[in-house]
Amino acid sequence: MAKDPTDSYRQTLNLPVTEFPMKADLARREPEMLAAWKQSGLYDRILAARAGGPRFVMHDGPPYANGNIHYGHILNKILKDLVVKYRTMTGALAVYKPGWDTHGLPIELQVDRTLGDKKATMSKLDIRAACHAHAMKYVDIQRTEFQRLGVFGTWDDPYLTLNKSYEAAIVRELSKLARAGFLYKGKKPVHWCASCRTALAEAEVEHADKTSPSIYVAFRMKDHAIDGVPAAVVIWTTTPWTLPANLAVVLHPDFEYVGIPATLGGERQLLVVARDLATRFVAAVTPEVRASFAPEEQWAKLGAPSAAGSAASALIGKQYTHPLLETRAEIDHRAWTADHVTTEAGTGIVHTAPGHGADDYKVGVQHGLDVYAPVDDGGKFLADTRYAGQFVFKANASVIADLVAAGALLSDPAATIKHSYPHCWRCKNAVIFRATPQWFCSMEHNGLRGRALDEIGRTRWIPPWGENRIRGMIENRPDWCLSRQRVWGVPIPTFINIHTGEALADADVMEHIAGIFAEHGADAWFAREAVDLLPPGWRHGEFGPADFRKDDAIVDVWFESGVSWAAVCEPDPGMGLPVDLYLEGSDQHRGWFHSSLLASVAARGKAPFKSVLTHGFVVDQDGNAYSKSAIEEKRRRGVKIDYTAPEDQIKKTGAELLRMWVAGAEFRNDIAYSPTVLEHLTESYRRIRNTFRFLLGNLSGFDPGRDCLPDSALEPFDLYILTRVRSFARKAAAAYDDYTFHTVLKDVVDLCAVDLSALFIDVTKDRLYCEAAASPHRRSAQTVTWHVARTLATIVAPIMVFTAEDVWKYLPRAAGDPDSVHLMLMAGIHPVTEAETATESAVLPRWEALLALRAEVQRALEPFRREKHASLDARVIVRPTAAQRPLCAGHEAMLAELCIVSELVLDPADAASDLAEVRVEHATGTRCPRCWRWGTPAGLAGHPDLCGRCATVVAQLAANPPPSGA
RNA sequence: CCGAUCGUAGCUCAAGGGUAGAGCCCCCGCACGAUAAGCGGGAAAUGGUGGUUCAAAUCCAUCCGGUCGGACCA
Repeated sequence: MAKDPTDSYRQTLNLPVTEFPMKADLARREPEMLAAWKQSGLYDRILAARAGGPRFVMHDGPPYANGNIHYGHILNKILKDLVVKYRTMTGALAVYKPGWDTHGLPIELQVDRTLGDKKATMSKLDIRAACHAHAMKYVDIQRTEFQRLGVFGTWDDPYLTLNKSYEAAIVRELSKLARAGFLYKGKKPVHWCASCRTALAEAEVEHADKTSPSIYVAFRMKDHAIDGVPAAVVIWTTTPWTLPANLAVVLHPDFEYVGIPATLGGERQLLVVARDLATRFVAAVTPEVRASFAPEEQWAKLGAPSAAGSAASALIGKQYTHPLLETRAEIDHRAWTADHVTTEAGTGIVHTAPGHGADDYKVGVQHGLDVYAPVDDGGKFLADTRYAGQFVFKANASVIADLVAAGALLSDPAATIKHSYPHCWRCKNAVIFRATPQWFCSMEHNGLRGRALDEIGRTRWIPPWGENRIRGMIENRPDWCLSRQRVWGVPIPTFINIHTGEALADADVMEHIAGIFAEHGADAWFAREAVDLLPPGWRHGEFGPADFRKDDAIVDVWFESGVSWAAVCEPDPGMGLPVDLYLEGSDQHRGWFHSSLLASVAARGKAPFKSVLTHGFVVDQDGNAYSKSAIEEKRRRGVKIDYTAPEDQIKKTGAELLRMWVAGAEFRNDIAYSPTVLEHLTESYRRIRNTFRFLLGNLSGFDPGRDCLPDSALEPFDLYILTRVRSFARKAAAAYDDYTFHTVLKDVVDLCAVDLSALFIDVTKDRLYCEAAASPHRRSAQTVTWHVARTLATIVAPIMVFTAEDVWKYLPRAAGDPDSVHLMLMAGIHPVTEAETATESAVLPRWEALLALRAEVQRALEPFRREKHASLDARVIVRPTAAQRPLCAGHEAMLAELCIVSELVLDPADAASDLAEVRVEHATGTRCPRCWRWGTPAGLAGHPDLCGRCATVVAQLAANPPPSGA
């Protein structure tokens, strides 16, 4: 190996020896380590070792069991694992029980697509079985992929929302809501396909062009005149059939409105429209109507409804007369304001039918309007209405005719518009918005909203702005619609009286059914009739089980995952409530955090969590979305992207780098992922690994029990490094505690590169290699080397699970040390002691000053080195600053070692500037062929050029040759 | 469009009114004894525009760009 074959002294040195491989070979070795951990029952041993410790519960938010994992999953799971592994290494019992969300529409849709036409011939139970199989397939796939990341947990016993016990828990929580009076039956508009006679989800709706009527209608204000002229608000609609269900009109609070004087049916009126849409309105009305309009100069400026005292504001809350009034004469029609009004089209005044539109519904809820939808499952008007029996789209013509007759239509009755309109994905017919009966959880009952807000205030939100985000959502959200008209889920066990039509949501009945589900699963609901589900002998007033039929709604899957604290944590002796931490992406403010909070406050009066941590989303190098759908979207558009699926990436480079990617990112923001990021991480990884390798190499034959020196016996420089590392460890542990993992990894890399590789290792090489193996000088360096390696291994263990374990295998262990680093306590978790503080304040400032001097020497050495000299060939003359001089005087030899030069002398004069002044000369004397330092040879027989130190070592070796192979 | 949030070297992160710091990447030198390593040196940044201030990456306004939410959909 030595380039100079005459370098026979190489054999006399203590060069590094270790089996710790330089090449990580992670892709191959990680699976082996995972298998070994499994073999040795490591996770169970960890739990056993921590059984008596304090508990820390990080409750897993269940991913949806559909599809392979993507980088967002990786981010989330690894973050959770970092928390759990760190807590475990503080001595806490931190059980990680992974879960999956297994019900819901996406799976049902996926199965639908697979089944195709076969679905029509299948029973609900058969469809559910297919959904079950689909979900379990992806649970298994994802479980394998998550475990491959080195995440520790109860993978053999996860929680699944389709477990019988979980399904029972869902119903039990529903019963609590029913018992406490939160449940009520209301109506809400949904997409409805009249030909399929079913509700549709957004995902089942496709948009296509449709030709619809386009009509402008005047609604006369009741008893309200502006400047003495009766006012009428003008609306525009493409669904005349919804006009019979009109219960309000809304204006935008900030738009400016105008009143156009007109004469209609011989009567003077002021037609109110938004100023910016007036021109288009005028162009749209019939020539006769237009002819009656006053010229623009005479239009009345009404201002904005939000402007106090404006004529427009005077309209708000006032009644108007419905032109088709006679059917619903008792209804109070008024004008309101709402933000969803636009200037895209229409008049700036929106016809509002709460039973036939989402925005309309919101307005209705706000103003206490009926959710009126006089249309049946087949899309025909109900019997007791004016258009009874007419199909809605057919009824358009009748409505228009009646409007003409009432003199309310301002535009051409035959006018149409071609626009994008929702259609059923199956039958391709146009769909309608129609209110149907649904179960709701009231936000106001028992002060739920207010109490949820109180609990938000008692929770720690990380980062803090999460509190505002969820607070705003809880403040504004409407009642929670709990029911879904689907098959793949848990039924809301309610019944309908076949005689009276009354809906029955009985808490005792629900608990009875929870018992059935606990034994047979929710399938029992679909397999049995009402009489077999209701308790035997049960009576409800004069009615018994035979008088009821099952209601057919299932529960919103958000409610399912939202009661995981009840289904999973509460009954588990290793967990309990409230849990310490929920940790999910920031979208879950509206999702799981939200539903868990509401369900728990409603049923238990308090939040299920003490703290909630959120992370951002994975984006690509340019900051654009990196979700699966975003990538597919780009592919569709033909954008070139180099995307490596996580499983392929792991096959190529292993999971460790992905763990470092997660740990190194500031996850409160969005997190960039790209192959480049991973490549750069490879460099950091190599630096850390090689640092470990060097440390381990110099611990060959080191027995900590025998060879460790106490702090007091350490070389001052070694004590400095040890102090630095101890301080680093405390900072790192504190960073883990504060969930700022990225500073841990950055500090580790800095420590390896700056303090260890470029400083400690470089400086101590002479002592480690050249001194006698057991000399105190060498043992001092080794003691610190051992402490440093050990400290660093525990600090990086939560992040670099594989590499830390690899290091641990080769690191000399102290008596009582466990066989896995993951059973260790982390360095730096204990509060700082007085002795440490004293050492630090004595040691650190002194050495920081000396290192500044070292930097000056190295800068001065640079030209010398460029002349192809090694730094050991130099003799430097230093003029320290006045402040540095007391630290240096009398320590020239130590400074020479620190600067890795053969000789360092102090100039009696002080430096003139703030920096030390350094002169470099070639060292004098002879170069010791063993340690390469220049000086005076000792003149040992047979070794004429050796320096004094090396002569002694070589002589000793000659007298006491080490056992071969040592 | 609305709400929230983020923009610091090529990359990942620091500084939270007072000279913008690291590490990696890159360039230049060295490289024997950490060698698919290592050492030294160097170049390189506050998204734009206004404002407050003696002083702004930091506070305010506005614009630009990104992300999440506003989907009964997880």
